[in-house]
Amino acid sequence: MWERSHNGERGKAVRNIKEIAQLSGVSKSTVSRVISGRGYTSQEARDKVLKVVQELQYKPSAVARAMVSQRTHNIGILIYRREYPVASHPFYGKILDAILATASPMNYSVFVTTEYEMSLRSADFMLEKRVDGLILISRLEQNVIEHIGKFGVPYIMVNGSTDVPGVIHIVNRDQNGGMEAARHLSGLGHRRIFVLAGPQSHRSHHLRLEGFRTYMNGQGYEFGEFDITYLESSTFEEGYRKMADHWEHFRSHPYTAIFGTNDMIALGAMKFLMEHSVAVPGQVAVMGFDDIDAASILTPSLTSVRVDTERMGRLACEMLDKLIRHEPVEETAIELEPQLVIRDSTKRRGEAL
Amino acid sequence: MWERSHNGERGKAVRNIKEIAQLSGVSKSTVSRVISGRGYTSQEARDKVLKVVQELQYKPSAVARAMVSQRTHNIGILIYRREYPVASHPFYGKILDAILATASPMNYSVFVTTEYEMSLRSADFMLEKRVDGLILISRLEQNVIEHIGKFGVPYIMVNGSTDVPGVIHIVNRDQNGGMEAARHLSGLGHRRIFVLAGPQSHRSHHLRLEGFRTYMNGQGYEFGEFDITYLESSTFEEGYRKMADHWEHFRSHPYTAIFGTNDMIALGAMKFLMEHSVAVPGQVAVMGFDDIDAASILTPSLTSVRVDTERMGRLACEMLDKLIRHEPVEETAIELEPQLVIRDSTKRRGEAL
DNA sequence: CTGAAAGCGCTTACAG
DNA sequence: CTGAAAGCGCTTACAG
Repeated sequence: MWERSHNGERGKAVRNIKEIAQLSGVSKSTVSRVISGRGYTSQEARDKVLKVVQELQYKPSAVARAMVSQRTHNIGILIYRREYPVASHPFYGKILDAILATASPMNYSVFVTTEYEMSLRSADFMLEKRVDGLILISRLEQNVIEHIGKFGVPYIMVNGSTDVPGVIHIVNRDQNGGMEAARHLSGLGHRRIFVLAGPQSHRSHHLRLEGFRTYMNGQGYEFGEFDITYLESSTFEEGYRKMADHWEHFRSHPYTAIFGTNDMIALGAMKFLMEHSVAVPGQVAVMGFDDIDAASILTPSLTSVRVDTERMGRLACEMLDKLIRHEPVEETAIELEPQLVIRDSTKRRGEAL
Repeated sequence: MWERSHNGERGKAVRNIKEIAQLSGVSKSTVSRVISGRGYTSQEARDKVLKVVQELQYKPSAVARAMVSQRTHNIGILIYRREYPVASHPFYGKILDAILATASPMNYSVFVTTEYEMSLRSADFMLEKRVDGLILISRLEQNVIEHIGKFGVPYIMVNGSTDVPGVIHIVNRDQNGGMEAARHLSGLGHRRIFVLAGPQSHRSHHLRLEGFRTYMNGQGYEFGEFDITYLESSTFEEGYRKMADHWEHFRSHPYTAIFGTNDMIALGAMKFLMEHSVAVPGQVAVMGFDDIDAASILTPSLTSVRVDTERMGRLACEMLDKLIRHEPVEETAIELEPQLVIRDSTKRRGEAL
């Protein structure tokens, strides 16, 4: 049986401090001091202990350490989504990467979990695991936050907000981004814009649309009109589908541009247009939001509004670390400025169909 | 100071079994039995304890449990890559998602870490954390494996292989996939194919090319010729760059198809072609390998060879769980069959430039 | 500078 | 069916 030969010697490999103490001829206390570097130890003791540690490849148990220090040096990331993908999600995956990249040098290990709507399962799991802190990604229901809040575990929300006051959160200034999008399109001369808006229960989609609307309305009628179509999800497929549903309407009106409240939506719509021989940006300009990787890979590349996911993840870690170490944190709401990224999909001025 | 009001009551929230015992008027042992459901307990005891547990929202410490059971119910994922992205990597991210989706219902929490070439830092970290098992993703150096092997912690390799014998690994049958690609292209009538091959030190790129070559050579000269260009990395940028470098050569030869040993490479090349007004697939057919999400989103959508990342991740979890529980595992090398996915980029027969 | 002892929060035989 | 005790692998005052 393969299993035997592979793991037959398991258990042998795991040493403990007592063994190290015996082998190096000192007490457990001394071994502990040598390894942690805390407290006084003689050069002689250090030499003996380190030699044994080296030889036996002894790795002190972080579990036991966590037990006494009441610190696990683990943090948990909770991503709220109804379904996978999570890690490979074009947007959340980026935030995740930024968190992983920042947490590691800070000596935190990170648990990645997803939570389905309304469920507290993963959250409770993390609580039982005694993580030092939690990073909550995306929208979440109030009850989840209140639940977590009860346990006194520090936590930070990323890319989501809540009505619960005082919760530290890091978000993109989506409203500004929406305004940027409107300014860009109308600046290019587009006067009739077709807007595909993701679920308005979602903070970001709501605010992006808000910003877009605000800018357009502020410009007055002569600067442009726009029609909004609401989508039930923010996926590529839904963007494609809704574009298909409104195809007759679309072609019978003088639209020259499309704005999707995220890139996936915009790409879905663009796919449909290209399949129906509508030139992008020749006949219709298309722009999205998020600036996911696919945006620059595509032909034509997609104009978008970049969200600084790298900074979101980094700040989340840094602030969480402060909370964990009981350092003061000045701000409770961090808002990052998005950035317009102009690419081919809006390059030339659109012409009516 | 915000920090105070937020975390001032920390510590209060974390109860322990002793408190629960006192409040419910039974011993710690009884509380333990009630909560774990192991051993005999009277209905009366159960009622009292559960009531207190409920009221105080008591969550038993997984750390303490791990201490006594010598099982953390945590597994670690080590992704070997020189740089980010990791989670958001179009291919590894999928494997990661599949692992997360499978691990959670099995009651494992998962640590996600990356390891840079040659370093043992993350691996040692996971070892100290006393994970129950490890999943190693991508190629890794022999020394890392030997190092991990010393500790008797069960582990499984995914999408990579090693010379170390007996290591359980789950891989795609890349050679077969390469043959499929060759068969598909030559079956469409392509007689002159330009191959962009990723780093040959990488198992998958090597085998994909091997398979492609094997099929083509087996067909004899009259069935087609191909030229191979080796890339230094397997990225979109490198695919684009190498296509640009060989542009003069390419256009002066009657190539009608391009095969990239992964999708990113193929997409990079395709981007260049489209920027230079080469119609895909009208003039040149393009195909890749992996079937990442972008492949189906693009216009034209990309023909590819699908790797069953979902199954890879799932099997990795299931087998690791068996190893952890000392159950026998039959196979030491799992090879998954890839699947040709035909899309628009090879739809019609290519014409020479 | 070093070691014995207590304790972190649980579980698990063992008596009763 | 229940409780006292020992122990998981460490760290941390406290004596010496």
